[in-house]
Amino acid sequence: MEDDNKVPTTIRDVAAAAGVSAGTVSRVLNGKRDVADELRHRVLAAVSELGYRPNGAARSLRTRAAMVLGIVISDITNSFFTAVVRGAEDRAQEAGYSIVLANADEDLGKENRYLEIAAAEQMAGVILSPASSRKTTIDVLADRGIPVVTIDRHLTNAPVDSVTVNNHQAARDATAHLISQGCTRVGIIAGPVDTTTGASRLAGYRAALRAAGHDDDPALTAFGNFRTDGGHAAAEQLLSSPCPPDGLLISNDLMTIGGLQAIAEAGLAIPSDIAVVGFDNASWSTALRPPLTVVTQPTYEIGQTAADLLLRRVSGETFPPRRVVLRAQLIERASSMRI
Amino acid sequence: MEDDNKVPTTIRDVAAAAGVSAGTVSRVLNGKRDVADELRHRVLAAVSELGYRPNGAARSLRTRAAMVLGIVISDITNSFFTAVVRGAEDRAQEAGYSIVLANADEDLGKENRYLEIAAAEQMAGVILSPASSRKTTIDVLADRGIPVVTIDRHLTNAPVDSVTVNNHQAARDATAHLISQGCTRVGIIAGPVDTTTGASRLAGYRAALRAAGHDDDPALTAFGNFRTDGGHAAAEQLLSSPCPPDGLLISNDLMTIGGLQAIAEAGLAIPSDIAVVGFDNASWSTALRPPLTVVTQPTYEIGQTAADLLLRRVSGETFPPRRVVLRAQLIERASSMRI
DNA sequence: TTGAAAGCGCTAACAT
DNA sequence: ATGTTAGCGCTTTCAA
Repeated sequence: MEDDNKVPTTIRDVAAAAGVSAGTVSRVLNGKRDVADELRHRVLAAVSELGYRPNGAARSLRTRAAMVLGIVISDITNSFFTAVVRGAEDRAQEAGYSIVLANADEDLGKENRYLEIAAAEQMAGVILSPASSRKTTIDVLADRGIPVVTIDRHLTNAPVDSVTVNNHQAARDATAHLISQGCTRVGIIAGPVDTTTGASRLAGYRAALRAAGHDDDPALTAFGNFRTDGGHAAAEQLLSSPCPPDGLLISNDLMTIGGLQAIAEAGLAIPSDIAVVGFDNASWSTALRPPLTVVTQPTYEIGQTAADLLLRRVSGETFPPRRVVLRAQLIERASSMRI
Repeated sequence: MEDDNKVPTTIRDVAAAAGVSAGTVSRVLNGKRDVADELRHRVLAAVSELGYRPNGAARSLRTRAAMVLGIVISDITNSFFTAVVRGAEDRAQEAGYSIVLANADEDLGKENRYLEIAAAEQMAGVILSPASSRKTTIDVLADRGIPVVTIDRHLTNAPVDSVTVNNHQAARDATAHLISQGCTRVGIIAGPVDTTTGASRLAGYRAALRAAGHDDDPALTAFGNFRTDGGHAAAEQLLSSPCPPDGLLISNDLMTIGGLQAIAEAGLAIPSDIAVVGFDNASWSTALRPPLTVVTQPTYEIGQTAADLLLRRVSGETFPPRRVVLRAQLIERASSMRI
């Protein structure tokens, strides 16, 4: 019944079974019209009869591009990125492309490795959240004409499409909100400055401070690595200052977890001792007590937009590098409400 | 300087540049000894000179297997799975394999689609967390001789390796813990019963109830889809019962978020009104107030073990299907401590 | 409209 | 030890 077939059926098997040539089978399968209905049906019948699946490697070898889009994200445990993936997936599927992910882990070496794999596997295009804003690593794709769209962050020196949010404005709004709630010493746990995201959130924070006439006390800024442990360490540093913050902006969700941890360990109450605003509207934000005020990003839309742009490039469209900036928004919840 | 090269260099280019044959280049690149040092150096020089990268499609076509392992997970937003991926990645890299992920989204159709892609792309092996314990969908891999290891859940009818945890025991322990804390009506938000995970956590819960002489009140069991919304709905259902639970076991982390949400909306206090134990030691577990008692799983180790098993199969080893069961453990925190 | 044939870039079997 | 050759399975001219 079930044959122990380790030798997959090829297009020639199908051709033989349908009594046509391999070329005709290929034409049918690729939706080229100019095939007689009669033959088309015989082919389709043979395909399902034999359970034929085209060999992706052979097809890629021939067409020089797999029907696959790669997404290289910088941290798979970060819910922001995983949410983005959803949006990109849906769009890609509509266009007949599949998506594979790779986790670069905020590590330039791994990122580079995955980009090389994307090149070697001849993926049609790549969505990337670069670990650093430096350009170097995407050359391997550019050299092969594989289009890239960056998300969340952009590459300062490379003319590639990007989809980001207005981080500066959002951080500014969030900081202003904390000030309006009566915080007089607003601190920030910033992300790595060599990511555009980290840098512009910090800049937005500073802008708000200046606008409110606060002076920028270096003791109120600490840097983390966008990960939980980094957030914890940064918060500890801020809280141990002789004159600790009474309001805190944390630059991403993972660091927020670490930061909240440190605040709890210090025995501080939120928001009375310290008001907190986080980035990324993680699913657990509302499960916290008090619920967390956050800057939310349109993650699904970011993914969709990135996939759109990429698919247009993939299909050969050319246009000047596009920098799409979507809108991040403050959601006020109890963790920052002091009045 | 930078040439606008859309035509990647091939092995023949390298061969020509090094003054050797393509075969020799191949031998050098694949670490076959039996190549004179002299030639080897010339080849290596030419490779880096030309920036040559082998074409993965061509190699896969020829060798009938890509140096790529696939991981098809059932929900990319679930931190349990993303943590597992880390373990698998590290192991795979050591062995020279790359890992690509796909998100099946607890959807049998998507899962099937990705398995077909894995087959079409001739991945060397696949790690899968099946959406259902039914077998059907992996045939496409088995037919091509591509080994599969399941994680978190196993396939009831397929003889494939699996790496799971002792869910039954863990759920039993967790339930017993709630009972020992004075809960007299312990409820459960169970996962889908057609996943082995969902089924055995429910069974463990019931076993603990029986052991304690509690009767199994159907009003204390609600089912969710392993996702946030499902957890929310299930909790609402339980809490609206005329005689609601005073202790609750929730079968995974995403549903826990929804459940906590519903509990908060109902104005109930944890643990005094209702004690809560969740599954999966998500990073935010300790950021909650009160911190969440959880059943933690050795996620990294699960990933490592699965990759180990898979790599052994990939390299041709044969052995009877192995079912590795690792140990899940209760971590007692304040959310369940009533005495 | 269809078939035949060439060839994508690589590896492996066969010569030498 | 190295070069030569023959495909892997597919798509795409080119003829007919």
